[in-house]
Amino acid sequence: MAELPDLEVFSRTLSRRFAGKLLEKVEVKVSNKLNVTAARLKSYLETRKLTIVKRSGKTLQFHFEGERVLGLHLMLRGELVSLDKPPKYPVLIFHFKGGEGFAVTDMQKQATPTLDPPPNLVNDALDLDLNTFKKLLDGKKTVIKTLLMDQKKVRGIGNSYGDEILYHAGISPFSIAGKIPEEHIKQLHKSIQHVLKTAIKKIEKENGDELVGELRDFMLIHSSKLKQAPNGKEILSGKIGGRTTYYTQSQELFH
DNA sequence: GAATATGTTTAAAT
DNA sequence: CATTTAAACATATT
Repeated sequence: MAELPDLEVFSRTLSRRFAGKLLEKVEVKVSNKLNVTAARLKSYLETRKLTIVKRSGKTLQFHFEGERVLGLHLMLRGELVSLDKPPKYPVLIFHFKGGEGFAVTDMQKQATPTLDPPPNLVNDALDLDLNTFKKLLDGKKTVIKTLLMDQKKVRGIGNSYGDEILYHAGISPFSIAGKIPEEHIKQLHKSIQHVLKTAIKKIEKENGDELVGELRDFMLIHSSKLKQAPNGKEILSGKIGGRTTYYTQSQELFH
């Protein structure tokens, strides 16, 4: 789950609901991906106040008072849920003073909490200027969608939004990155910002204060249920990097 | 019951 | 050696 827009909304919702609260207890149910022992995590974070939750790429960063940070990557199937009922497949359970809390769950046990994550210097998709983006594509022989999803080049874009962005930009996902003309790179850069920001707004509006999973109702292209794009073109599907890619003939192929 | 879905790491193949 | 591709992870849904 969880690409950049979902995580951005999670970070805002979590900040709204839990920032300023004291973390009384954190239960570590799955510790195999944690970079420190459960005991260390507990002693490090418990009885600390959560100051803010930020997003960086596809990770969340829980900031606690005293410069303590817990990074969290939800990977494929990780979720954040409220504690109205006992969570299924819990990884971490946060209990705040006053009784409220939330849990990180993952049936696949791949969600990765990291205490004091090292800084990541790769540009976030929403913090990427045009020139940097141009340089990223320059001379590259890889397929554009692969490059967009490469977290070592740009952080935050996954399989679903990759398709949505390329559809919006009118560029075929199979285009060779280095062969895309300047004008179209500009458009693609705009589309990245537009698609992600629009998605954030929609998800935020839809979710309100609830911690709910990804919202994909507004996907224009990336869905196995859709047959037709908004522009009336038939939606085609193929594989890029082992993942299903949805696109239309109206998207220009550069190679 | 087989195929599919999701991101990342690691191993294997080109 | 660089780059690309596939497998693995565990389970729910189609």
